[in-house]
Amino acid sequence: MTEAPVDVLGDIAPEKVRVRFPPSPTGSLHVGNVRSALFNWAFAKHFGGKLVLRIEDTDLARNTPEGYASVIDSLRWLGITWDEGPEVGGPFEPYLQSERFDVYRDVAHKLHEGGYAYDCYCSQEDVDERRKATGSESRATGYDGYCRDLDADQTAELIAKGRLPVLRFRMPDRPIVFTDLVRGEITFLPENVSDFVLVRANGHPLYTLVNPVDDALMEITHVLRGEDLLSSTPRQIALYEALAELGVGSGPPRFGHLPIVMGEGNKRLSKRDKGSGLSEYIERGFLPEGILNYLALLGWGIAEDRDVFTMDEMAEAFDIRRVNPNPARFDMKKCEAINAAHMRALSVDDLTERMVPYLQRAGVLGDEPGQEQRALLREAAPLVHERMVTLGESVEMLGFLFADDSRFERDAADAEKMLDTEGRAVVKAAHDALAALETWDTTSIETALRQALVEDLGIKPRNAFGPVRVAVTGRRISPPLFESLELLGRERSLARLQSAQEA
RNA sequence: GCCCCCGUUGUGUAGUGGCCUAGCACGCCGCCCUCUCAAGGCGGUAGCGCCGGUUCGAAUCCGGUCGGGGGUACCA
Repeated sequence: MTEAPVDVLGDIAPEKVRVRFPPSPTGSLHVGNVRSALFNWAFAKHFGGKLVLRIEDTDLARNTPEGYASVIDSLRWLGITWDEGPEVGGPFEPYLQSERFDVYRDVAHKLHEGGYAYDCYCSQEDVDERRKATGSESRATGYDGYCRDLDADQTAELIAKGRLPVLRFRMPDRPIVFTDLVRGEITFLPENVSDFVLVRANGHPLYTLVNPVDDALMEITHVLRGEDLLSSTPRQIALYEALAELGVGSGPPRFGHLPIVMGEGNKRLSKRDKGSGLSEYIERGFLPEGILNYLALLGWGIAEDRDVFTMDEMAEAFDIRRVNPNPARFDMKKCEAINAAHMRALSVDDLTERMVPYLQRAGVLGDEPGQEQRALLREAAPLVHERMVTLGESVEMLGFLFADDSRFERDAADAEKMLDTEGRAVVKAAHDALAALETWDTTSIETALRQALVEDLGIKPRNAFGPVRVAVTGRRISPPLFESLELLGRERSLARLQSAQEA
């Protein structure tokens, strides 16, 4: 990647920077969308500019009511805030495209009047047939310009056939060259960019019209989006220019095309792939700062020797020119590692609060945990703090502490393995040693157990504490044993050591 | 097919002609610590797609080639 010093701002004052995130509400956010939202957010924040949220819901057939709520909720969960848009308003309302059809109708009319666009009566079949007839099917795809200069008679004839026209943009006959903020100079030759449809025959405006029009009207200065939109950029630039000549907006914004996010292997992470939807990460208990940090790493880095950082640090350091143009593969392992690092960075109080909803959903805690339960959780939190990759893991780690005795269950496989005859004997010895204890705290518990099992019975620590662990926590993997016993309390601990012998 | 983008270990990246016997992180392997699992410490594995050129010298510049990705809609 060579880069002549690309001018990111030009004569735009930093605080005048305006970027946008324009999701279409067709479902829940995809990690690719999130990454795109994040980079726009960081870009705006870096310069002290504005991030506009605009909902692209012109395709009525594909919108879902949940889609909208999901976009808003997801962004809020992530902590990606927008300065203008739905819910917060702004000077360019409305920010839902479905409420802006009159704007588009007006602009489409101007484009038509000004000769920048024309009525096209061709059906898809017409276009295909003509392409075949030309023989050279390897030549430019797309529209051949048949209706560009229809005379009155031809038009009348087509109308007589019952054809309804679409509005098609007239591409200028010259190369479109622009400097991509991520990739440098890119050139498209006119023979490779054909005229395209702006408005459907039924009068509905398309993304091709609506997206640039709103960017122009909303005074967007920089468009940072996925690489999948790269090849539509020349068409949009031509449109922006036509719009500017009509007094709509002031010409094309600057573009930066972010590498797409790929899944395993060599295919784009698509909506169907597991691991592609943000909701999966929320359910598993990823931290917003963790998933965001990881996504930032897909194409960008804060420093050579550092990859864990906060979003504020990212905004501070973000430079679109330092974004790597290579497509990046999503690596769940690394994502988990980054999230775990953020988990460890949480304060114990913060961690405690964040675990609550996950414990509630799993039924470990009730809807309204009492003081006692909250206090217990707060005390247990340090024990599991650095053992968890996601908040969701708190359920398995801490379930035993909150289960009342009637609901306490041991993992069948673990119990079978550790609570055999020998294991039960160890548990009995542990029970007896602890039952005799006067003081119930971690140190006393540890001393007593080591004496009874390791010293007296001569069992290796590893083998001695295994059965006790399963007896008390129900699993072979648990928080530290002695601390767990203290938190569980004398009565419940002894009861479990008792019941384990009967199992 | 055509257009556009991209090409450093398994993954994400650092690297802008000599500091590179290619650095960092995740992963993986081993060791240490250790009541399990983690965390932490130490060590290891593995890479400049290929071919030509320019140059005293190339991961870095140029050309070609191969490979991958995206786009080719009256979806967004």
